[in-house]
Amino acid sequence: MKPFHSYQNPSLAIDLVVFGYQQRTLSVLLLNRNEMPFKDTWTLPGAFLQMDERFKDTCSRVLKTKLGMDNVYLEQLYSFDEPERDPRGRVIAIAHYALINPKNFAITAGSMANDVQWFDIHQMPELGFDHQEIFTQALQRLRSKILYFPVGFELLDDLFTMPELHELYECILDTTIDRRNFRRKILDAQYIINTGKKREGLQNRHPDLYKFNKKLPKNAFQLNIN
Amino acid sequence: MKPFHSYQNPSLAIDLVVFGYQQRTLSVLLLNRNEMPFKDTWTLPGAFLQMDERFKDTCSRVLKTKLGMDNVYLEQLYSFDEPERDPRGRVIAIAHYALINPKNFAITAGSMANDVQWFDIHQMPELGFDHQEIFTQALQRLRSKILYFPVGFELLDDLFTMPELHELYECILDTTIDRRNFRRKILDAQYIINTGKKREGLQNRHPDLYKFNKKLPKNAFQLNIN
DNA sequence: GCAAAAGTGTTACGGCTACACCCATGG
DNA sequence: CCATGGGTGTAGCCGTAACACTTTTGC
Repeated sequence: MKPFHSYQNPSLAIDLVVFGYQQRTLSVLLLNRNEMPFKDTWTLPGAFLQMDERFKDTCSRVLKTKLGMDNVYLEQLYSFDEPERDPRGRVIAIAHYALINPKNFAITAGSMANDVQWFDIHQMPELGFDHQEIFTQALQRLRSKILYFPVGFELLDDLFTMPELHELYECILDTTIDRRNFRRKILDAQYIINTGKKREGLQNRHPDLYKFNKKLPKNAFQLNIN
Repeated sequence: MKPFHSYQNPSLAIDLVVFGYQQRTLSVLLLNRNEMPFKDTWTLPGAFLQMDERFKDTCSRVLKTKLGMDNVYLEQLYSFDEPERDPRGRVIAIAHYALINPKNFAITAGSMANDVQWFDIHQMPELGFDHQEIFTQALQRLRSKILYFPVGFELLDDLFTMPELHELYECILDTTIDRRNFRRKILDAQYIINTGKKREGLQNRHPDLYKFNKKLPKNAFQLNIN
């Protein structure tokens, strides 16, 4: 058998589109690079794959060491192969996206305050590398997936109200959805379970608190928007 | 700047799920390996990515040199990172699938007759590496994509009849679809254009010949099956 | 003129959209 | 008791599934 790894191989980078939801806004976590290339430019967080790592391991390493996050919803997105996408040389990027609840991870304080930051998806800066394209694909994927699969609960607290879930969907899909029709569809799909508890301390009627139904039924769920 | 490619990187393989449609059967092209590992075992065709190649270049190279095919519909599928997936060492596979019309490429004759062969997707042999998983995902992707996107025309001749298209869909989705409802949906979606010509030489009524509408309208097409 | 298959039309049901109404809470 | 927002119900429309009928061809 040939000396297998003596060939020259491209480097393998894992790039991460980390989505967070807070203050009724869908945001993405960006990192301001402090070295060349693209020094002082906002980019997606990422790292090179080590020989003993699976993709998810690299993702976890980035999330843990650079962002202090743990136990995160991850999905592989797409791989990017443009030869000139990295000026340092040939780098293949395996893009993933993550969904997290920012409340669980305080990014805003600490030593990284300056170079790690949430950006409203409507107010993104210019990104280095081909990260704009990666981000666009990630958002597209999230938007289409949420129409037929119970993704999105990872962005909320364990307990959430129907209006909160409703607003999340509107925010991600960037549209308005009829409150009552949304409720019925979500309930029919049995994605969520009413806990009987109520959210207290609001000005008006206290809405029911729901939790995600982990044993999700395979009822076809299809959310149609106008 | 660091010596960038001095790190050890995994090898990058491109694996191909080549779908073909013939004799009312959806088939996959498999290759009988003539070297270790998995010698004399059926596998998906593939090759290692060269430093100057994009994914599609590698795909084309495999399709051209190993299979004599050219100008083929290709789509990136998913990347597989299991560290033990290749006994020779760490190999990441970027899987793609291709749709071709076998009529355009005579595989059955020639020097490769013995080690390249079409297999009915219902009668597949055991596959080497993790290729069974890759194949399964490819089939799944094809099946879900055909429900909302005009993929599949690549499997047919340039001119085809409505019953032929109908049968292709039934074959890919492995179900029955009402002939008349199918026709209406496809026509409404404007995926195809009636050429006015007819298929001659049949026993019964001569069906109209259609061609694929290349400037596909973005009407949402959704084929629902029971 | 008969069998087989392709083209065309229709009806009736179900699901969704687009609504209105009632209920709970704080001030 | 009023404003605000959350919970519940419903009517009417539209799309489509499930059909029947007519037309064309070969023998």
